[in-house]
Amino acid sequence: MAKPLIQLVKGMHDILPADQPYWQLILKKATAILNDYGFERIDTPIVESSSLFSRSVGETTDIIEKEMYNFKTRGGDDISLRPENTAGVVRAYIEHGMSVMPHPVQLWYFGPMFRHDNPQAGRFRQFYQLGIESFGDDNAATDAMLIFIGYKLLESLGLKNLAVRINSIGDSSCRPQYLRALKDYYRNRAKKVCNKCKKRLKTNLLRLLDCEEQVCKDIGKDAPQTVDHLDADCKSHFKGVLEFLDEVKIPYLLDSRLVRGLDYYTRTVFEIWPDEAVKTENQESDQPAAEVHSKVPRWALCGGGRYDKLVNLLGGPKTPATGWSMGMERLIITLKNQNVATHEHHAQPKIFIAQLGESAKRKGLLLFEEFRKHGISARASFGRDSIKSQLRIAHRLGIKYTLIVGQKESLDETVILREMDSGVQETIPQTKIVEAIKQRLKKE
RNA sequence: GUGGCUAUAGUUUAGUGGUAAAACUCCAGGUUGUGGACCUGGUAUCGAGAGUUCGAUUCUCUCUAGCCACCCCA
Repeated sequence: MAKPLIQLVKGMHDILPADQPYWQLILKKATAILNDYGFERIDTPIVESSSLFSRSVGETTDIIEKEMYNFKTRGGDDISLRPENTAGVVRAYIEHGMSVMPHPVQLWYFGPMFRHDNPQAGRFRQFYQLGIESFGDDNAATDAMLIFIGYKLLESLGLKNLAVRINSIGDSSCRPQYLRALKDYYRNRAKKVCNKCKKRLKTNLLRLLDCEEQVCKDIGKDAPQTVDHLDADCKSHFKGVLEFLDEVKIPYLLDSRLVRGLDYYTRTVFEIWPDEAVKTENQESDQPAAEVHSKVPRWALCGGGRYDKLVNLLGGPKTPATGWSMGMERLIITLKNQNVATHEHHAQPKIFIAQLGESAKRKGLLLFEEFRKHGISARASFGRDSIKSQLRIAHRLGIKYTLIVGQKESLDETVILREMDSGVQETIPQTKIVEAIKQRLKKE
């Protein structure tokens, strides 16, 4: 067979049957948990106006500046493939007047997102996110509850030792002051930081905090922390979130360097990591890092936070909100790394219908449907004509009973019932075959 | 977007300047209507295109994709 000349577009991937059990497992657990917590599913389009994303995610973020799939329609509209889905859900919330519904309005979504980034393991240009959003509740308990739900969902999938990293980045009333303090701090240290950070000083101050260079880490050790510059409201809110987390026994790690790359976040930001990754990051630098790193996923499974200004920013009423999203592909890789079993094997087909000759083939087709009506899943291979190869297939499928319909049986209106393990055969009238099989299956 | 490594049957891997090997898988067959073992055979325009050459899968270039690092993120 010639190799197809067309291969996958860069960064795209197929989800093959072998992987489907993981997807099903995640969706099944998520649906159950989210339903229990009162979240309802929403599906928004993959395509939205480009301005929706630039206004929400932020004009100067990497996602918008470098990673958006945007293009012009024939009609001249500027549209984009969604790089994330909070913006779309907020748009829908506003557009369908959900602000008049009883609050909180709790929604969840699942679907493909698109970012024109360079692909690597666990990073695709089309990738799936499962996420939740809660509108209309600014209480710290809500932040904690969402984190709790994310944590429990991951835990229910069989993941062990998850680590929540959490921080508060304040809001528009206290963040400017913080940024000023940060700038002051770095002013007389600007020459010492790495070259990349020199750029960041001008473009993206917050990002200085999570630079991986050792010099920058050292310098950043004493840098002002967001938490210390929160105003009274933000501070008590953050304190509240942590207290709730303590209460429900979710372990967390205060991470003053966690800032996240989307502009719309206010106050609480958090990520949930598989524990090995966090450990690796926190280890002292005297170990052969390269080797450890190569085996360990180094990304968050779940990330999110509060975004109290976004609904209003996009033209809706002032509505506090919070949410998170999970990367499905990364989650599945982690599940595989941790050897989580899916337990979602296919129902084993019970019977195989083998036929010989045209008229028998027609009979076989009818039998197939007859069994299906009775809830019995059958297999057949109508493309194979020799009894030999059909039995071979039946055997390979691990089937217990094979029904053989040949010329003779077709005329006699009978069927040979062969029990595969013993090889014992019996001829049974076609009218009674379903009943005969049913009885045998019942005995098991 | 930048840099490094890689690209041979469905899969995992050999190998060579004269059109390719193995294992597993898959398909067919091993006579007259019966599986599992075993045996035989089949399946690769050696990622795509161009160049050098008498001749390239093997050398060179371009492209594409994958992996990794940077960057960023889910």
